[in-house]
Amino acid sequence: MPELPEVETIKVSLQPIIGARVKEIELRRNDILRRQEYKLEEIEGKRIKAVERRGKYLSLVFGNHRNLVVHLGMSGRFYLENENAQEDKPHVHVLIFLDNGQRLAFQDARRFGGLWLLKDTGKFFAERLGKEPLADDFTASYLQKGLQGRKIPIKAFLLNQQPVCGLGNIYVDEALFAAGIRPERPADSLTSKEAASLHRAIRKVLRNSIENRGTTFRDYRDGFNQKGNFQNHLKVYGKAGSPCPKCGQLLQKTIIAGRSSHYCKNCQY
DNA sequence: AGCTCACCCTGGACGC
DNA sequence: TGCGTCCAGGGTGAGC
Repeated sequence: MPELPEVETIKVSLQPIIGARVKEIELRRNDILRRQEYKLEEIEGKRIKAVERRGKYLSLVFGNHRNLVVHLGMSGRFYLENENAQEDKPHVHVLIFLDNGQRLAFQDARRFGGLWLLKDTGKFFAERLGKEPLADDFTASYLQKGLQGRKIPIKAFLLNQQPVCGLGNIYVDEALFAAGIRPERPADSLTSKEAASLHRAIRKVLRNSIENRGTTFRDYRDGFNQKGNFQNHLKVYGKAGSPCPKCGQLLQKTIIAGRSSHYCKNCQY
């Protein structure tokens, strides 16, 4: 489940391909292209000018209004390998051959992910994504204002990418645990102190995960097809029935907003 | 407008 | 061993 830290890790590991030129693109499944504002062949011969991240989206920027936007869904991988690497992996839907002897592979077993060929990413992101949680303009005050009047569980609020983007099931559970807030609490029931605590917890959890190259629960791999390490630092996600790392009581699991939610009934109120 | 929920998909875990 | 069933979830859109 690639969330912000995983996509950020991929972005960083792909910086070395900036300046490389696309030789050829092999598209094996048409339905992996979610939107085509230009033809795929138009980026053949073009240089990669930047590799960027916005929320859980990754963008290859070619300039002249040509962007290749990637979302990894929950089982997607996007990684570099030698252009002559043995081709024995299942579910590789797109191969992008570069002029540096490498190729980029988009592999996605469950196909919740996809590619967008966009002339302008600004509008695309603006209508889907809210503030970047690690940016300066994501403040405690901004979060607190967003919570006002919202009756949905705080978990559902944080999973929505519109107020703040990049969080998914793992980091929402971890941040709520760090802040001592139960996931089912109505968003507008948080005090300003709790909102500030949650704001700090979100940024801390994301930064810690990025330092550990993200969480590999099952499918996630970075831009070099390597696992992350943050799964070894998770406090509650996937640990129902295990003792709480703070108090020792057994961690709970319940369904909120249609997602499995892990928490400590003793440490979270 | 705000909110809930079904749906898409496949591999792995689990039960018998 | 093998088969069937269930579960995981990001984003979208239908429906209340």
